[in-house]
Amino acid sequence: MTVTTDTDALLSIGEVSERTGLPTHTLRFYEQEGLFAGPVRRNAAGRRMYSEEQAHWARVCTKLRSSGMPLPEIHRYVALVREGPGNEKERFAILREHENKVAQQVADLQEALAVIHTKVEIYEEALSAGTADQLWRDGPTCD
Amino acid sequence: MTVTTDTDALLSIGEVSERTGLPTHTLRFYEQEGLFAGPVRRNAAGRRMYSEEQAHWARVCTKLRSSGMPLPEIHRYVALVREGPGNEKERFAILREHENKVAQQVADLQEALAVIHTKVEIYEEALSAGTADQLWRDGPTCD
DNA sequence: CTTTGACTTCAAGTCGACTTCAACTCCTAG
DNA sequence: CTAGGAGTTGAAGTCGACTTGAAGTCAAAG
Repeated sequence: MTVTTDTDALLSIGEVSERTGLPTHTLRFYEQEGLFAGPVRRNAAGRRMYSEEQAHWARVCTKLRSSGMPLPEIHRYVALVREGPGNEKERFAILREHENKVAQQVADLQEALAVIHTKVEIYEEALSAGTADQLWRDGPTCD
Repeated sequence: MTVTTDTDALLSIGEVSERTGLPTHTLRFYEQEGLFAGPVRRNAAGRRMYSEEQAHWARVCTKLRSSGMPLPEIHRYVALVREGPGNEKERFAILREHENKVAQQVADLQEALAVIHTKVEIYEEALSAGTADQLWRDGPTCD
């Protein structure tokens, strides 16, 4: 539950960096790439001060990125947000499509995992049976 | 297509490419990077002829790669295989460690998926309730 | 007052894994 | 014989997403 926008404690770039795990350089880079819907405010000394919401969005961005959404597509989404109400369906489509892609990625990764695990098991068995040298006969037969 | 399915059923680079989904260029590149334990043989005309085993290994490579194993690490594994029997434990360690990494990747991806899905659900609800415009109040509150 | 450390800008460099290019050779079909 | 398609080589280019560098500003601590 988000509180009202009045008494928001603003966060320095270092604080946001700590919370998100993103290097400060990367936060500046993201801003430059237009990954924040609103402007990042500055204090009297010209330093960046992030709202809680912006910090949260940065955290979301780490998830979008780590799941393979390219920066331009995040930008596309943000651009729609910036435009204001009226394009929610488009925004939804971007998110849902990415969700599908990630689900596919998980499936692919699990398939790869199965292949790898098969090989691991073969080694486990051969090693405990002391027949590991037979894993090499006339080529990498080990599958 | 050259129909030589006689003796050891060697495969052309094009056939291996088709089976693995790897472009022929990439197969040559992998060979150059030392990703095959044995030599890739050549026919009279100097063209690559892969054994079934090599084709299979290439397929395994696609899984290792798609799960993020770097080429140098695949190379390290292959180098051990090339050395012959005696280092099975090391080979096993490489595989098992990668297996763990992939399991972690799956977990991370599922976490990201959860975050994304949460946002998707918020949009779904707001859209069906006709309150989508409220997703934008005074910032991207939508989480 | 000086140092420390976080911050600022803009520009250039890095990385892995291909991918593309250029310039061939070779085999088979028509 | 000629065209087409598959194959060969080494070198150079591409890509996204940072990352690093250079050169400076600012605020509080010792």
